[in-house]
Amino acid sequence: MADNKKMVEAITPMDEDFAKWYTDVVKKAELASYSGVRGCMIIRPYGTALWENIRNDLDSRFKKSGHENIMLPMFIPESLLQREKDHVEGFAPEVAWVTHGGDEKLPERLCVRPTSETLFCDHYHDIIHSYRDLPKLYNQWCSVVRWEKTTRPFLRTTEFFWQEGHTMHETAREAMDETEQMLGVYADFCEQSLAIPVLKGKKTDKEKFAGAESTYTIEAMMHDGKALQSATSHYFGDGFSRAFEIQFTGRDNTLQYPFQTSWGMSTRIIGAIIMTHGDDNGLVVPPAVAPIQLVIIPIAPHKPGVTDAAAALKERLKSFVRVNLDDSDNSAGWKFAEHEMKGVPLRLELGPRDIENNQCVIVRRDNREKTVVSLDELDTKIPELLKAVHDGLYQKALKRQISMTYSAVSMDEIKDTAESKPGFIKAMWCGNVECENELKEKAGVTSRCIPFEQEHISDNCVCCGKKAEHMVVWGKAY
RNA sequence: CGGGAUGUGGCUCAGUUUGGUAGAGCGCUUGGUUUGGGACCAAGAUGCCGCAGGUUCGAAUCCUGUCAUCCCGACCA
Repeated sequence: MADNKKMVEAITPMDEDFAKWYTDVVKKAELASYSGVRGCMIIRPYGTALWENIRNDLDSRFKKSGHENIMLPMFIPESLLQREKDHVEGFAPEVAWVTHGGDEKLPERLCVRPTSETLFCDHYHDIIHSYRDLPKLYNQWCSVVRWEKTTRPFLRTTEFFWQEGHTMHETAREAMDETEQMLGVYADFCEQSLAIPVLKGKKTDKEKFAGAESTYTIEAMMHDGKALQSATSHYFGDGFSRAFEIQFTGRDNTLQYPFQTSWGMSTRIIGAIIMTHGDDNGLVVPPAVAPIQLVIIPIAPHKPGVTDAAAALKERLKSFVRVNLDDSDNSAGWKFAEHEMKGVPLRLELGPRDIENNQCVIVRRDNREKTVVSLDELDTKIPELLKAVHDGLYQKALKRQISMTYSAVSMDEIKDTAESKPGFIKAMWCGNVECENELKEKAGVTSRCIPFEQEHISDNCVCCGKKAEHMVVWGKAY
């Protein structure tokens, strides 16, 4: 395409500067803009609409598995945060303390919640007394604050929006099942709704959540080969229950501590969408969560009948597809580029020639394939094409992930691979944190997860050479 | 939190070295011609030069502080 270059001048090409490409897309797709507050962004209507669709989809999956929504305070008293030792140690450096206007008499400091385990536990202490009170399957949609040193839109912001599920169970088995079930919900959501293939696995002790007994994760590979932790699900055992003295009378009339889980997915997932599906023309939004699934662009709208036909078409389509009509004064070419930057999955062009022939042209965002479709067949063709875009995105992402996954059997090999080829590296590990640290220091990679689907790469730890316990996927992460 | 860079109409930037009436392109508004890959013509509007102090007859320009953003590290969802 002759004008291809001119068309994309607004967005820095990925190969030239990936970080700049990312922020260009965030801005040009009108997802977010910076605010006057350090590290905090304004999520603009288009970004908010995307988040709402993500939220509604996830929320209905949570409800289907029996969870209820709840809303807790955004402030945590200092004493409450400190109740569980590992937890407070993990979060202390990034906690935002609230300063009260010079009131010296306040009983204690408050912080803005960095996560709500402690608040939930405080509440569970009050409401859990009998095995009949269990399980408690709660979820909260809210924002939390973590005072991070450096921030990037969606990937790491000072305040971010998320959901946090917090559940309490009678037995360890049940809590463990819940932990795994919710990881599965996230993985399904990513694959079915976001067209993002993910790797399911367990975090090493070094990488696990502060206060958790074990942390499970889904890791997705971004366009540049770096990993993005897309959601986590934690099993707490009864650690917090003991710290918060949450006890119930069991079926055998003994006092017992309940077992706990928590799990979360945040607006960071929008960063995953951008960096998994986006290209040099901008964002590509997976159809299931796209605020606009199809945009109608009238060609030569001043010609008689075109505007009316486009408006009538929109009315007809809106019962089964999220459709927008761009009837602005901009030229057709401008509109093409605009909606491509915003990642609208399908574009429908309707011009005088089409109307004459009772047809239109539909263009896929993911591969730019044009299809001439009879206006009579739109009801079946549009859903088909949306599905085709979804499948196309998923397959492309999966192929990339496979082609950028390597394996290594020695320190030299893992080091060479990490330096020369961005991506995931499968290598065996003995289970010692010393080796994990050494790999980070020497090869610059961290453990992303111990995948559920284990493979045998070699017999011995890639670092120390002792007998290996697990295959670990290593890489660079966001 | 360390190292580097940058804040000037909505956006991208010039002007700062050597203090002296606030600039350009794009965008915006109005009118007209256009529209199948970011159209064109004409007229118009838009600025306490990031913010706060200081030096000076006079500050976008010099000094001090502060806030924000970007890049590279360390820390983290």
